Amino acid sequence: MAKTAKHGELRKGQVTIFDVAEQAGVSIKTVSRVVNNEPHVRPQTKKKVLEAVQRLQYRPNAAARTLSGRRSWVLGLVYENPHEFSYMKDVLNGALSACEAGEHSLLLRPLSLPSAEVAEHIERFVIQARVEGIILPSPMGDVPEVLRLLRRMEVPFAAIAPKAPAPGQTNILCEDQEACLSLTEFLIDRGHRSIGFIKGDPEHGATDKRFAGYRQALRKHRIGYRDGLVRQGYFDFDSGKAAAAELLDLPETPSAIVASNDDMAAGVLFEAHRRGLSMPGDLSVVGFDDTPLASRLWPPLTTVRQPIKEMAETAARLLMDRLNGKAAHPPEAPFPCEIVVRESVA
Amino acid sequence: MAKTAKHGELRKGQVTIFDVAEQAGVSIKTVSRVVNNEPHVRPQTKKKVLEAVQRLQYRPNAAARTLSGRRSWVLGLVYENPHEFSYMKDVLNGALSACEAGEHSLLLRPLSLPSAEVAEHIERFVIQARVEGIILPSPMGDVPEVLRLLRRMEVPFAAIAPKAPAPGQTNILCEDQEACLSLTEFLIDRGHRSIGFIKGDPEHGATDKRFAGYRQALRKHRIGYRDGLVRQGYFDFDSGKAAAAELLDLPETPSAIVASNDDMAAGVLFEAHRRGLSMPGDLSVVGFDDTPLASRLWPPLTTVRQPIKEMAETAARLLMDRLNGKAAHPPEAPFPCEIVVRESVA
DNA sequence: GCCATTGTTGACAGCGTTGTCTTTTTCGGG
DNA sequence: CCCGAAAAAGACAACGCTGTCAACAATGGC
Repeated sequence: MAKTAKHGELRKGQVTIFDVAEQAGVSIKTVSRVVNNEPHVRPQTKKKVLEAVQRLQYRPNAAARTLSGRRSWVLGLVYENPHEFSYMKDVLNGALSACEAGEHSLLLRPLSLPSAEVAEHIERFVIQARVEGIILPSPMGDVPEVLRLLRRMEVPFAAIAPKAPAPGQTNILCEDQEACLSLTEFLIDRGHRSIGFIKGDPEHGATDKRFAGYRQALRKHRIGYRDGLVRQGYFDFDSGKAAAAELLDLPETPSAIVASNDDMAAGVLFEAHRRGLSMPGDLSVVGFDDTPLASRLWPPLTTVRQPIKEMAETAARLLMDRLNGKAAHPPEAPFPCEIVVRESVA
Repeated sequence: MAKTAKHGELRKGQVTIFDVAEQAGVSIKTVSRVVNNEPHVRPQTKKKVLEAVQRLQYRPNAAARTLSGRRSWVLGLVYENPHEFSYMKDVLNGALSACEAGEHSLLLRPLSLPSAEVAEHIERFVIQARVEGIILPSPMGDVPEVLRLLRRMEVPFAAIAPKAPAPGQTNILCEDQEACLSLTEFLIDRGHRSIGFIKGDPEHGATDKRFAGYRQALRKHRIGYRDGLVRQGYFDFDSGKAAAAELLDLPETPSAIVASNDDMAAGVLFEAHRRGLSMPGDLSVVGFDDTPLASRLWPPLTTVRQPIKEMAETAARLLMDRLNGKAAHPPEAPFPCEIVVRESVA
C-alpha cells in the first residue's frame, strides 16, 4: 500500500498499474493480464479491472513495458528520401495507421543511398530503440547490406515492392506488370502504334516489371518492339525531361509516351510544352503512381493508381502479426492497380 | 560480477552499462556520468570509459533511460495531414535531423482537424510515450484546445508559423508578409497593374500575413486596392481553380494572379490552360512555397522559397535546448524567404 | 466426499538506466 | 605532514512493467 500511495500522490499525471490494481482490488499482475489480453482471468475480474482502467484513464508506460518484457512495441520505417515524396507520404500514413491499430510506435530512419554506413546506421537504430520489425519501402528492400544485416540481427522485416522478392521474407507486391500492360493497351486501343517508353531507376523493384508490361502489350497486339523508342530514366523529373527530349528529337517521333512514373511524365509534358506541342493532340502521355502531381498538370495525366497506403498498412500488419506469434498467413496476393483516366491521351 | 557475466553471456546483442563498467574497471554510475557528460569525472577515467564504450559498441537502452530518469528523449510532431505533403516532408526532415543530432526520437501523430477528440488523442500520446516536447506545424499551432491542453500538461511546445504567436511560447516565424510584398512588387515591376489575389485557408497563420504583403505592395506603388480582385481559397488545388475561374470571368480580367501557395497556383494554371490561355503571355501567375510542383508545371512557377526545413530544425533544437535546461535564447528572428524566379511571369 | 487436474490469482525478481546518498580520494593550506 | 574541504567514484534503491513460479480455488471423475 505504501507503494501505491506514493505513486498516486507524488508522480503528477502518471497513473500506474498499482493504482489500477488498488482500485480494482486485485494484484498488479492481474491488471497486466487484462491489459495484455492474456488468458486465465475470470470475466468478472476482467470487468472490474477494465472499469478501474477506464475510471483512472490508465495508459501503460511504454518504456516500462519495453524494458521489462521481450517486446518493445516499436516498428521501424527505413527509407530513402525521395524527390517525389508522395509515395512516402502514403507509405507513412499506411504504416502509421496500422501501428496505431496494433498499439505499436513507428520510428523513422531516412537514409541516403548508396552509402557505406547504411548497415551501421540501421544497426544502431535497431539496438538503441529496440526496433522489433522493419518496413522497407522500395528501393530499401533491394539493398543487399541491409537485408544481410537484418537477417543477421534476426530482425523481421517486410519489403514493399522489392525488385527480387526473396521467398523467405515478407513481400508486399502489386501488379505492376499487369497495370503497365493495361496502360499501354489503353494507348493502343486509342490508336497509338508508335509508343515511347521511359524506364525507371534500375535499382527499384518496379522498373523491370513495368517495362515487361509495356513489351507484353506490344507483343499481344503484334506491334514491333523498337529499342530506339525506349530510354533509361531514374524516376525523377529531370531524367523524364531528358528522355523526352531524346524521343522528340527522333526522326519519327512517337505519338505517345509511357513514363514509368508521374514525375518523369511531368518531365515529358514539360519538355513538350517547351517545344510548343499541344497536348494531347500532338503527343499523348501516361504516367504511373497517381501522385497529386498527376491531376495538377496540364493536361492532367492518365496514370495508374497503386494502393500504396494499403500496401504499407499490410506490411506493418503482417509484421506485427508475426511478432505477436500469429500463424504466418499465406503469402499475400499482389495488390491490384487501377488505371485513372484523365485527359492526357488523345 | 555475477551480474556482469550474466549480461554479457545471456542477452544476445545487448551490451549493457555493466559490461562497459567492467571493461573500464569502474562502477556503472561512472559510466553513466561519462555517457551523459556529467561533471566530476577525471579526464583519465573518462578516456578509459569512452574507450570501453567504443570497443563494446555500447548504446544506452532508451527504455531504461526513460523509465529511470526524468527524461524520455522523445519529441512529438503533431500535424494535420495536408493535401500537399511537401510542406510536411520538409518539416519532417528538419525535425528528424535535429532530433538525431540531439539524440532524441521523434514520434508522429497525424490528426484530422477539426475534431472533438484532438485533445484526447494528444493527451494519450503524451502520457503513453512520455513525449517531452511537441512541434506544432501550422495550422496546429492555432488550435485552442491543443494549446490549452499542452499548457495544462506543462508540455513545452514550439509552433511553426502560427497565426497568433502568443508571447509565452516558442514560435518559429518567417517573413511571410515581406516575401509576399516582394512577390507582388515583382509583378508590379514587370508592368502589371491589375493583380488578382487568392487568399489561403483562414485557419493558417500565413494567410493573413501574405494578404497583408499583397496590400502593402499595392499601397506602396499607389495602385488602388480592389476587393473584386481578391478571392478566398483554402490552400488546395480545387479552391485555386475555382478562384481562378471567377477571376477570369471578370469583365476586366487581371493580367496577373498571386496565389497564396503553389497548389492553388497550380489550380490557376490549370483553369487558364483549360480556357486555352497561353502563359505567361495572357496571364502571369505566381505561387508561394516552392514545392516540387512549382518547377514541374508549365510554365514553371515563380514562387517563394521558405526555409521550412531549417525552421523545423530550429523548432526541434529550441525545444531540446529548453528541455536540457539551457538558457532561453532570445526569440529567434523570423526566417527570411527568397523569391525563386521561373517563367510564369511576363 | 476426496484427489487430481485445470483455471485463476498473486508474490516477487528482474529489465538497464539514473537519482540520491555515502564513501573514498585528492589536494591545498597551515 | 596532517586536516578539512572539495572532487571523484561507488552502492543501492527506484522507475513501471512483465515473466516465472508458487499458491490457491474451482471442477470433474471415481
